[in-house]
Amino acid sequence: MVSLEQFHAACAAINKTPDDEKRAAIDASAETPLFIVAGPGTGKTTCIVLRILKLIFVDGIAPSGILATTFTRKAAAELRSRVLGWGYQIQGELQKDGILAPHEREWVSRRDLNRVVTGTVDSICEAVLRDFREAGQQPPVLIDEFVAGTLMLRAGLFEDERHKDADLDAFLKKIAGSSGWGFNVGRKANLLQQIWDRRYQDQVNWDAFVKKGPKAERVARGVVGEAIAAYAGELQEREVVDFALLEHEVFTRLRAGKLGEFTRQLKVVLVDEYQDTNLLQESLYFELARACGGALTVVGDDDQSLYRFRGAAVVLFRDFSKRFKKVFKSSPKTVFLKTNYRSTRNVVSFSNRYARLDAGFQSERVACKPELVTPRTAEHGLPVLGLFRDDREELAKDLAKVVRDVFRGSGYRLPSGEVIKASAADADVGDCALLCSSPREYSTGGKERLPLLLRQELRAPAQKAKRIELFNPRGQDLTEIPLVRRFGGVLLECIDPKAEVQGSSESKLFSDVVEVFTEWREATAELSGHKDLVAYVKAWRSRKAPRGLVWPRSVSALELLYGLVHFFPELYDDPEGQVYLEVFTRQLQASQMVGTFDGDIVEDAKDNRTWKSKRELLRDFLGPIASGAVKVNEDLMELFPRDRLSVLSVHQAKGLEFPFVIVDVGSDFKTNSASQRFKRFPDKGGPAHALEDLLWEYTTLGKPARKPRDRAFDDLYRQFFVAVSRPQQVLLLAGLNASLPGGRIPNVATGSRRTGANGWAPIPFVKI
DNA sequence: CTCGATTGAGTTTTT
DNA sequence: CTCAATCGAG
Repeated sequence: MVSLEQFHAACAAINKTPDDEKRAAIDASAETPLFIVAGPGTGKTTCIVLRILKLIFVDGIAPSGILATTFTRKAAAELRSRVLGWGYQIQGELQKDGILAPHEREWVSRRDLNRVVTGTVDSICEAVLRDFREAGQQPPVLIDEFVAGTLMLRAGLFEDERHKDADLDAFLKKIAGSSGWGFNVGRKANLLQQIWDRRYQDQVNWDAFVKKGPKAERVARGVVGEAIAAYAGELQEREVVDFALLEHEVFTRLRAGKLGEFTRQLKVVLVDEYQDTNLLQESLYFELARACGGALTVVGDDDQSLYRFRGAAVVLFRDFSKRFKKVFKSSPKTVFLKTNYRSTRNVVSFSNRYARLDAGFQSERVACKPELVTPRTAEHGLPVLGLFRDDREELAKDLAKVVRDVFRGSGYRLPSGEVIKASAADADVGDCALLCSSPREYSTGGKERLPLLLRQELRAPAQKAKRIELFNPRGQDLTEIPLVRRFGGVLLECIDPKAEVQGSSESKLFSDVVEVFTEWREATAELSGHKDLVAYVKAWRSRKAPRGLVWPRSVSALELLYGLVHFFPELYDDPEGQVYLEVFTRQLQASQMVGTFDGDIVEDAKDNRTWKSKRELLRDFLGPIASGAVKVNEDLMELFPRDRLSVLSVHQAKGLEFPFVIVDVGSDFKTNSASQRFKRFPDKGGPAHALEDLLWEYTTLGKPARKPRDRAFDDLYRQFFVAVSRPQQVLLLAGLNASLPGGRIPNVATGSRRTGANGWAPIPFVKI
C-alpha cells in the first residue's frame, strides 16, 4: 500500500491535482458512505475515478472488489477508459525510483486495474446472471425494446382481442392525455409496456393496484393485469427477459442470498448519475451496499435529472441522506462540488440564475445546495447572446451567418463592438453545437425544422471554403435517408432477387417492412448509371461467378456488404455515412447471433435452406432497419467530426461540453398552440407524470404530493439548465421572436415562471 | 369589438 | 383530420 501523500504526489505528477472539495470525497475512508452533489463542469467523473484509484492504491482494496456503475453506455466506457488510463499512469509514477520500498513497488505493480467492475446497471445485471448462475440454470437472453414491443402487441393486446376492449382504451387514453389523435395499437402497447416497466422499477404492489382502484377503473385495471400477465407468460415461454425483469431478477436473487459468490468479493459500490436512479435500482444498490458494510458512494446532480420518462425518480437523489440513514442507521457524508472549471463567469452566472429563476422549483432541489462558483482565474468571457427572428427561415439564415463569420470568416461583431472569432490554432466548426429538444429535421407533420434549414443555409455559399456541413445522423429517419435506401435496396436485390422471399406470405414479414423494402428496391433505379455496380448486382442476382469459377455454396452477408461498400464512397468518406454503415454492420452482427445460418446466404435445396437463409437475413438483418426499430445510438457517435456543426438533443449533450453552444429555445413555436405547451409552458403533466400518480400510491414512495403540472415544469427547468450549462465560452440562445419576453408565447426556456410572471429581467442577455 | 377565415400543430427524450 | 390560436374585415 502507499500513503495518501504518495498517492497525491503521483496524481500531481500526471497533472491531476484535485481541489479541496474533491479531496474531501476522494480521501474519505473506504467504509464512508458518500453523497456527492456535483454541479455541471465540476469534475464529477474525475472525482469518482480518483476515488477509485485511491481505494486501490491507498486503502489496498482489490480492484475486483470495486463496482462502479453509470447510467449510459457511453459514460460507462468513458469511466472505464479513465480508470485504466490514469490508473496505469499513476501505477507507473509510483514505481519510479526512490518512492517506494521494493516490496511495495512490487505490490503496486501487481494491482490489476482491469478487474475493476464498471458498466451500466443493466450490463452488470446481465453479467451477474450469466456468471453467477446456479447449476443447470440457463443464462438469460435479454430482448431489446423492439422485440419486447412486438411481444406486448401480440400477447398483451391481440390475444383475447384486448385491443378492442373499450375499458382498456379509455383507461390508457387518460394516461396518454391525448384527445385521440395518434392513439393506435402501437401507442397502446407502448403504454402497457411502460406500466409493466414501472411495475418493477417502482416496485408496485401489483395486487393492490389491480384490485383496489376506484370502482370506475376496476374493470380496466383488471384488463391491464391480464394483458401484462399474458406478456409475462410470453417472456417465460421464450425464456427471455426484458430490461425491467433483468434488474428485478438480480434483485430477487440478491435478496434471497443466492448471489453470495458475487457479493462476497464486493468491498465498495460507486454509482454515477444517481439522479436518474429508480426505486428498483436503489434497492439493488442498497442490497449491494449491505454486502460491503454500507460503503456506497453516489454522485449526481438533481438539477440534471432528465429521465423521468424512463422511470427516474429524483427524490431518491434529493433525499439520499435520509433514505440511506433509514436503512443503514448512519448518515452519509455529504460533499458539494461547486467549482465549475468548464465555463466562463458569464455562462456560470447565467446557469446559476436560471436554476434560481422559478420559486416553485427550489423545493425540488437538494437542500442547502450552494451555487456554482468559478475559480479565481476564470475569465468573464462574452455576454450570453440571444438571436431571435420572426420566422424559422430568417433565424436559420442569420444563425448560419454567425457560425460562418466566427469559424470561416473574420469574426462576428456584437453590438458592443466586440468581435467573436474562433482564434485557437485548431479551432473549427466542430467546436460548435446546436442543442435542441429534438434533433429531428422534419416535424411529424413533415414540416422543415431548424436543423434542416440550418443545414441548407450552411451549405448555400458559392465559395467552397465558406460552406459548412452539418453532423446530425439522428435527425432523419434511417429509412428515409436516400443513401440508406439505395444501399438497402442493393442489398435486397442481391440477397433476394425478384423479391421471392419478400413477397411470400410464408416469410411472415410485417407489411410495413415489406412496403419499405419495395421503396428501397425502387430507389436503386437511381444507380443505373453505375456500370460496375450494376454488373456486380447482376452477378449476384443470377448467382453466376466470373468465368472459371463456381458460385460458392455459402457466402457470408458480411462479405456481400463489404463488397458493396466500395460502390458507395459516402459510406466511408462521409462522417454521417460512416454512422449509417455502422448501423448495417451492427445489425448484421446482431442477426448472426440470433439466427441459425450465422448470417450466411446458402445455396442448398435441401430442406429449403436457401430460402430459409434469405428469410433470416430479411427478417433479422434488414427488417429491423426498415421498420425503424434500429436507431443510430449514442455510442456510434463518440466522435463529433471537427469540421462539422453537430446537432444534438439536450439528452445527448448531457455530460458533454463545447466552446460555442447554440441552444434552440423555441424555433418551433409560432403560436401559443396547446399541442406544444408540454415543451414550453405546460398546462398539465404528461404520461410519465400520470403514471407516477397512478402507481406510486401502491409503492413505498406514496402518491406524489406535487401536481403533475408542477413536475412537468420542474422537468423543463432541468432540461434547459443542462443545455445552458454546456458551453465553455459562448452561449447563444436562438428562437422566434414570439418566445421573447413580452412576446405572445410563454416559454420556460426564455424565462417564464410557472406562476406566469414572464421576463428575463434577472437574467440578461444581449440581442444580436 | 366580434365573427369567420386562415394557419399551425400533432408530444420530446432512451438503458 | 381535428382543435384552437390568431388575423383581418367590418
